[in-house]
Formats: sequence, C-alpha cells, structure tokens
Amino acid sequence: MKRAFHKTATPAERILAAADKLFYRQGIRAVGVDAVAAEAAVSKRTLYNYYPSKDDLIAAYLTARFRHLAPSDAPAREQILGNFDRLERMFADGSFRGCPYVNAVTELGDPKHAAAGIALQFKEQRRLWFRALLERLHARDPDALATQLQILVEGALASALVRGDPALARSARAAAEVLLDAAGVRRPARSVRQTRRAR
Amino acid sequence: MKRAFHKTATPAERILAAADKLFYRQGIRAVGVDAVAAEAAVSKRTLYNYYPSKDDLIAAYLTARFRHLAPSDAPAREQILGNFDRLERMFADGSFRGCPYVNAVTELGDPKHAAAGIALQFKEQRRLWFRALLERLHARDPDALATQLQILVEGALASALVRGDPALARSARAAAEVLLDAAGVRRPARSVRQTRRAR
DNA sequence: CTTCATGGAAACAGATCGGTGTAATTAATG
DNA sequence: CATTAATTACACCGATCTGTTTCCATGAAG
Repeated sequence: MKRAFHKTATPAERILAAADKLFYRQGIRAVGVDAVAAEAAVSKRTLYNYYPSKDDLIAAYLTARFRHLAPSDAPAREQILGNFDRLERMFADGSFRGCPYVNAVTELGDPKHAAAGIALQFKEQRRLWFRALLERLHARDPDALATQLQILVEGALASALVRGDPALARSARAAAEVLLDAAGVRRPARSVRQTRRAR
Repeated sequence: MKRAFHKTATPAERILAAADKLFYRQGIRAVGVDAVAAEAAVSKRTLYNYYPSKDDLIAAYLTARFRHLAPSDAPAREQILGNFDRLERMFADGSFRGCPYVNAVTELGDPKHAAAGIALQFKEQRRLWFRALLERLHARDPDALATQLQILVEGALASALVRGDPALARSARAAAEVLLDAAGVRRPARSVRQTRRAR
C-alpha cells in the first residue's frame, strides 16, 4: 500500500480532494471521516492533525470549491449565457449531484454552521458578478436582474437534481435571454456576416 | 402521561404529523425514529407496527405532503403568479427550510430511493398544472414556458434557503411576469374600473 | 371470566459515528 | 549516525442510529 506515490500531493491536499469527491458524491452526512481518510490513503490521526474536526473539514471542502470567476474578455452577454451552457455540461456528465453549497445547507440544517455563511458568500459573489456584467451592458435595474439570473441558475440546479434532464439548462438559458431582452440588453450584432463564430 | 387525549387523531396520523414536523424542521437524516415516536406520543413498537421501516415512514411523509392543487376559478394568470405570492408568505414565516422533496433527494442521495420518484412526481405535477393554465391562456409554447416557471419556483426556493430574504419570491414573480408577457399572455384588463378586486 | 389484539416501557443487538490515546515506524535533517 | 518531527496502525470511548425483543397493562368481545 506504500507504492511510490505521486509525491506531488501533500497530505492536506489529498485529504481535501478525497473529501471533495466523497462529500459531493455521497453527501456530507453519509460519509464518515474514516471513509475520507481511507480515500486519501491517510491515517485518521493525520486527518485530525490537519482538520481538527469534521466541521472544519466541511468548511475547507466548501471554501476549496470557491472557484473565483476568472475575468474574461468575451462579450458580457455571452459570459452570462455561457454560465447556462456550463450548467448543461455539468448536468450531462452523469456525476451531477446538485449544488454543493445548497446541499451542505440542507444536510447540515444548522443556520449557524460555517457552511451556511460560505454558501451565502458564494451565491452573493456570483450575483455580484452577474450585476457587474449587466452594468457594463447598461441593463435596466442590474441589481434586480442579477438576482433573477441567480434564481434561474439555482432553479436549473435544483430541477436537474430531481429530474435528470440536462435540457433544463437550455430552458433556463432561454428564460435568461428573454429577461435580458426585456431589460434592454440588445443581442450581439449578428448583422455583418460576423456570424462566423458559428457554435 | 395518559392525559385524556384528542381521541380524534389515530396513532398513524399522529406519527405522520410528528414525522412531518421533525423531518422538515431538522432534516430526515438528523431525526431518529425514537424522536418521531416521542413527538407522536407513541411507543417505538407501535411506530414500527404502522411503518415497517424508516424508509417507509419517509415515503409516507413525502406522499402526505402531496397537496393536490385545488382547481380555482381565479384568472389563470393570477393563479400562476399567486404561486409566487404563496412562496413569499412561506419564506416570511420563519419556519421555511427549503423544498421538502429536494431536501429529501439531497439528504438520501440514493436515486433509487422511493423519495426520488415521489419528488419527481410532485415537480412534474406542478409543471403540468402550469402548462394547463398556460394553454388556457393561449401562451406561446406552453410546455417550455411551464418548465421555465417551474425553474423559477425551484430557484426561489433554493435561493431563499441559503439567503433568508422573502423578497426573492417577488424577484421570481417579476421574472415570471416578463416571461408571460413575452409569451403573449396579455395582462388582465385593468381598464374598465374593474380594478375593484384590489389586492 | 377468558381470550385475544393493541399498545406502552424499556432493554437490547449490532452497527456506525466523531474523536482520542498510544506506541511503533518512517522520513527528513543535523 | 543521531535527533526530531511526521505518520501509521489500531484499539478504544461514548454517543447515537435502526430495528427487535420481552414483559406487562389495557380493554373489548365471546
């Protein structure tokens, strides 16, 4: 069991990767610390050396999922709608199990748990990201529209969890387009044969 | 402890009521059968007499939450939008803990669990209810629009779970109105002073 | 009164959980 | 080599979980 390992990954990283895999796939409450330690090929003692409690590990798991939205130079409208395309890919690859933040809040229940705050942070970050793009697009009431886009994303996630259908992302995307149109965000200039971008 | 009880409620009903209260408030996995039995003022022996396993109790809890949408004679558009007003009331009363069906799917994880099927049934029922109303309104593509409204409802539920804000229901409602407008569902005739219906 | 079904109280079984204590082993560093 | 820190293996704790079992109280029907 001591095969010459990827020396690359430190124990803490392996533990976090194992927690991410198991917590997301099977649920936080369904996975014990022993299982995480085993998956990380690490003794339970070392796990508790890096993360003093399961709650700490949960918090680390959620914060590690924080992928900061990379600033892109793509057109703002495309960036917004591209979000839904990413959702569709997530739904389709079979391993989708819902939004990890919402799942954590649901599974843990306690609103005072650190996970609740982390989840709120993440959602708000994405909402503000939407809002910044909408402001750049001179949309009407960017704040309200950002909230609505966020609701669409959340709804697509939840719907795809109970239903399996990846097409739900396209439905949400279409709804987002209607909202953008209604907010005065004009479609990209498709006129001058620049339709070259194809798909 | 044998005070002259409401003879009205049969043991099975009391157990189900207790399960509903505890499962929804604290989560399915967080509540043991002992707690349900205690809340129902019933011995664990009787609980297992009526529901042979916790899974059976969970399934009964979810199916009991099936409130069949009562047919209403209110204008169809009002019926649809009224859904979001009900959401706002749910969010505001403090005891909101997310959609019980989504929660069950999340907590149990297993897609083969009976809860997954029940959740799917419920969501589809509401979607079809939307669709029927939209057909009556001669909306463009009622099926697709029904899915989008369903996504909005789901998104409002999930968002209100992590954020606490009841106003999210109003945001979702406003988005629904935009979608309805875009689908050619005209607003109710507010012209002829029939605005009497007030609020 | 006898019979039988229902249900209460409580102990129990077997498993799993989060978390700790400890002694032995390994790996890096001087 | 010697020292030290990290890590392992593994037993163990108390709590909790689902589910079962045993014994006893009740109460209605024959």
